[in-house]
Parts: sequence; structure tokens; C-alpha cells
Amino acid sequence: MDSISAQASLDHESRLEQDDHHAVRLWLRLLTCTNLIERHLRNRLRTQFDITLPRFDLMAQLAREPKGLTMGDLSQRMMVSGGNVSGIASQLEAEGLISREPVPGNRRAFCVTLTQAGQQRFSEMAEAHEAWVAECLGHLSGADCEQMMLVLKQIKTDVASIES
Amino acid sequence: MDSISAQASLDHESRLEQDDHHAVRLWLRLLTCTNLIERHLRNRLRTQFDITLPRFDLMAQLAREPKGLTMGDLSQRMMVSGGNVSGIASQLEAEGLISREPVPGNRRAFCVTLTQAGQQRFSEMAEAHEAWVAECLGHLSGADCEQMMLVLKQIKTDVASIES
DNA sequence: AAGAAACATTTTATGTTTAAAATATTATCG
DNA sequence: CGATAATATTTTAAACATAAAATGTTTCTT
Repeated sequence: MDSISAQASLDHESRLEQDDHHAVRLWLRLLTCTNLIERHLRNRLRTQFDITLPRFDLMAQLAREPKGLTMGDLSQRMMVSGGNVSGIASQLEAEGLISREPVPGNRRAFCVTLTQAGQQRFSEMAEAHEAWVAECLGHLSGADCEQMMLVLKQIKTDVASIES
Repeated sequence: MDSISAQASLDHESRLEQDDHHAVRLWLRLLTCTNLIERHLRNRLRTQFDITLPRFDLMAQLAREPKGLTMGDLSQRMMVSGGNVSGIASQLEAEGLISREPVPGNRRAFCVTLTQAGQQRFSEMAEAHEAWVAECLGHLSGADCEQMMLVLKQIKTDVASIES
């Protein structure tokens, strides 16, 4: 496995190269893992509730904020483009799950909230969703879970600092 | 539930619920992290090499297999549908970066390989890509990196076992 | 050898996602 | 006050993704 590092003549350059390779391998595994889980959840949401992940995600954001969110807030929290939110919200509104009301003091913004039907529908889905996630990640020990949370937080700040 | 076991049952329940919440929080952080990195890499590939992530991914698969891969192989390794690979490959072929040759013994399959231009182009991109990934993940200690690899592998097998 | 099944790929229809342009509203500054 | 910048959202065009149908090829079975 480590035939390269067995040769003790690791100059600075090849050492860096190897670290880069490790980083790439970690990245690929991270990506694969996330995609696997995401696909799994997407399939379950589709087959059992006939809803897509982005629509579920939008409803989840609203469920956390009973006072409602603007389109821009949603875009930021869902980390997708504004145009995307616009399309998803239109569909959910047509299905009567959310409502878009104008904001009194600001004629540009809309305040988006879950309707009664939306709250009802979401609470059913959320329970199932939580169980599915626990199926995927619940086998980790508490320590592993905690460790992962910390490392991922570190990565998050590292990436954020790059783009600034 | 009966009144005698109510208290103990509640404890057990609330314990499970909390574990589920932890799992969801870990999942959300995992997803956020992966999306952040993916978007970062996507942007850099677009601005600096005018290429999309799926196209880069396809070329990366081919770069690892100089003897070439079939469309089905690519679909499997990239974990996307066959129709998707078909479209991406058509574009790359039109740009002269890959070639699709019929396989001698099997008139159904195509053998896809990087062209000379494709190899040249990819090697430039791969070097930059590796550095970008290292920027995102290279700050982790070797131990953290190793730990993450193990935990993610565990998660991968957990998820795979659910769907079987 | 004929028919059925499996395989490899492409095409089609539908939907998601993004970046960028367009529209409209609000705030700022000289 | 009026030009300009900033804000909030929607629309549009292009790339990507999937499922399902279509096409052609190979293998298996009898």
C-alpha cells in the first residue's frame, strides 16, 4: 500500500503530492457517500410521498420559521439560486402547500409560509425522513458522530475562507 | 401504552428521538459541506477551464483506464444513468476530447478513450483540480483524514445494505 | 435454427439546476 | 429632486439528470 512512503527519501514535493492524493481520495469518498444517501432519500420521498427533495427542503425551511421567510431567505438557506426557489415555490403554491403574501412595508418581497395543509403534510413527511436518515447514519457511535461534526465544521470554515 | 411502563418508555423514546435528531444534524452538515466543495470545484472548472464537472468526471474516469471503457462502464463508475453518459460523451466527442470506437468482438459496445488532445487537456485540469481539493481538505490532520475515510466507508456499506 | 431473454446503447419526454438578463422596487447621494 | 446603486424576484437559455421506450446485438434454450 505505502510502497512510496516506504522509500524514506520523501522530499518536500512528493510529500505534498501524496497529501494531495489523500485529499482527493477523501473528497471522492465524501462525494460518493453523500450522493448515495441523497439518492436514497430522494427515492423514498418520491415513492412514499410523491414529492421531490428540493420541495421537501423548502417546506422544511418554512417549518422552522413559522413567521415565514422571503424568497431571498429561502434561496440563501437552501443554498440554491433564486430562480430555482422561484420555480419550486410556484409548484408548491399551486398545490396549496405554501402561500406567498406580499410584505406590508416592502413591495419587492414576498413572505412565504406553510399553509395549514402544508404543515399537516410536512409533519408526516418529516417523521419518516428523520427515520430514514437515522437508518443511514444511526449506526455510528456517538463519538464518531461528534468527531464527524467537528471535522465537517472545520472543512466548512476552510472552504468558506478560500472563497473570501 | 400502559401507565406503568409509561415513564421508562418515554425515556427510551426520547433517547431514540434525540439520536435521530443527531443523525439529521450530521446529515445536513454532511450535505452542506459536500455541496460547498462541489460548487467551489464546479465554479473553478468553469471559470478556469470552461468545462463542467460531469465532463471533467467522465474524462477522469477515462484517464484512469488508458485501455478505454464502455458506455456502460462509465455509467456505472460515474453513478449516473446511461442516457446521461450518452449526452455528455456526445459533447466531448464533438469537442475532440474523447473518441468512441466500436469494439472488435462486440458490435453492441463502444470503447471510449481520451484522444491525444483529451489527455493533454485533462492532465492540465487534473493538476489544478487536485490542488483545489487539497485547499479544501488539506488542512485536516492525517489522523482526521484516516478517521473520516473509515467512517465514510462504514456509512457507505450501511446505506448499501438498506437498499438490498 | 428459432424464439426468448439479456445486454448495450441511444432517443425521448420530463424535470432540475444554474447563470444571466429582465423587471420592478427601494435606498443613497450629490 | 434626480441619477444611480442596491435589493428582490422572475424569466430565459443551456446543461444536466432520470425513467422509459426504441433499436440493434448477443446469448441462451430447446
